[in-house]
Amino acid sequence: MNVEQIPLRAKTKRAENERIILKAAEKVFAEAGYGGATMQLIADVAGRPKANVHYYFQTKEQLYRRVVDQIFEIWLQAADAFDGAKGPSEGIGAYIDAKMEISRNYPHGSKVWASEVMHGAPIIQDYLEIKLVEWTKDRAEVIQNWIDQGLMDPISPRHLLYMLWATTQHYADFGHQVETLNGGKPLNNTEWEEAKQSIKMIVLKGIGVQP
Amino acid sequence: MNVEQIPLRAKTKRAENERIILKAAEKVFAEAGYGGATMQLIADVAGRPKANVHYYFQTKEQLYRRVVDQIFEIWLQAADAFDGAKGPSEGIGAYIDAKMEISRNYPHGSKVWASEVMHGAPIIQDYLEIKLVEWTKDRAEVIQNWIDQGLMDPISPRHLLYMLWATTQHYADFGHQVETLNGGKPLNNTEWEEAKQSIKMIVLKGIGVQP
DNA sequence: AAAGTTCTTGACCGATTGGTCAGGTTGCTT
DNA sequence: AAGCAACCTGACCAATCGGTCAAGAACTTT
Repeated sequence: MNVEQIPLRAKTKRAENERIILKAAEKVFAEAGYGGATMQLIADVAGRPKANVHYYFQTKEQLYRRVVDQIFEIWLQAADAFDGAKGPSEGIGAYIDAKMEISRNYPHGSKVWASEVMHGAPIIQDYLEIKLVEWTKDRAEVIQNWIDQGLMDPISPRHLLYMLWATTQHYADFGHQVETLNGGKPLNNTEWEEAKQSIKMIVLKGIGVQP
Repeated sequence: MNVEQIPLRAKTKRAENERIILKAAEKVFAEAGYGGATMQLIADVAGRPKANVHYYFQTKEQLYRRVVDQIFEIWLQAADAFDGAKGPSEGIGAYIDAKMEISRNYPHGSKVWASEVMHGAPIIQDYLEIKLVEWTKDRAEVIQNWIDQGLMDPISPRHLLYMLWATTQHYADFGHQVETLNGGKPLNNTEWEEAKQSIKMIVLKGIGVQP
């Protein structure tokens, strides 16, 4: 018996079931918070008995960590738009676009991440202290280089990044509020474009970048 | 027996005890979320038996609503800085200052509010639909007037407000993340001023206002 | 000091929680 | 068709949850 074959076969089914459960968990954690979420509800949303959820994820915390892992990877990947850009107009513009797309396509994940950080990051503090610190330092240096090259105003790179994070994630995390203030309807395509354009206009002009 | 005297006497003690419990509840709700918070923990933080907390607040939901009420009032009051301003530089500048002070002084309340909205505002959706819609409409009109008078660029007032909310509240809601990226230490006075200045510079320049 | 309120709290309750487990089913390998 | 590993789940458990209540303590008003 080939050692590789069994795990591969098994992995296919396992991976599929884990995907379904993770999707349900992401939704429930986002809507109820970690404390408010129950394994029973996650199981119901995933359409299977609670014991089956426990078969794939032994504890609630393990399941939660996997959900947070996922969104953090997506979050980091948005930096690809940032890197390799020739200047702030292209780099920051693309980063805003990418983050806004994440807010639109993964609102549940964004909320889970926000909840986690808001409650002091009890589960993923190691991520914050290592990966995020490193990520932020790198990006801040890129911005500082742009400043040194006279491509933008000398503002604090750190506070600029906070503004970008906060503003783009607002459309996911506070989506319910945005929707309520939009007459109770979610933003349509045009309105999402309007939001992106508004943010880019204000930020880019605000840091002295020519469009 | 004077009808007014008894309630007054009683009110003093009741008010003081409610204040202590509300303070503890705000902290616990902020740190654990509504679902994760327990009446037992709130009682422990307030330094009294659980039954005593239930004497002053019959249900968990009633206690929670009172906490949310408090922060919403403070949130609305920040608009005073907005009103009566002669132009966008003064008005928006003062609003940013006011919101940043709230983030610094009431971080727990801000988190409770954010949590509530993130989870679909199950408790205070009536507030959102009435008070907040009205508030936003009024403020958007003020901004539109400034635009019509040529005092600032023609940007979407609504998205500008979202940017202001998101950016200022980020320092409370994501305070743990900001602290981690600040070398594990809370922002000191100088750093808070730096944050305020950075935000004001970017936003005001971004909407075409002369400082 | 008696009467009447408000305040306080240990003990308790039914319901729900995260998690376990034994025993059965399924599906691939030989 | 026999064997084996992965998968499935109803029944169950100790712990904890929000909330109740009765009985007494503390304080005011007469």
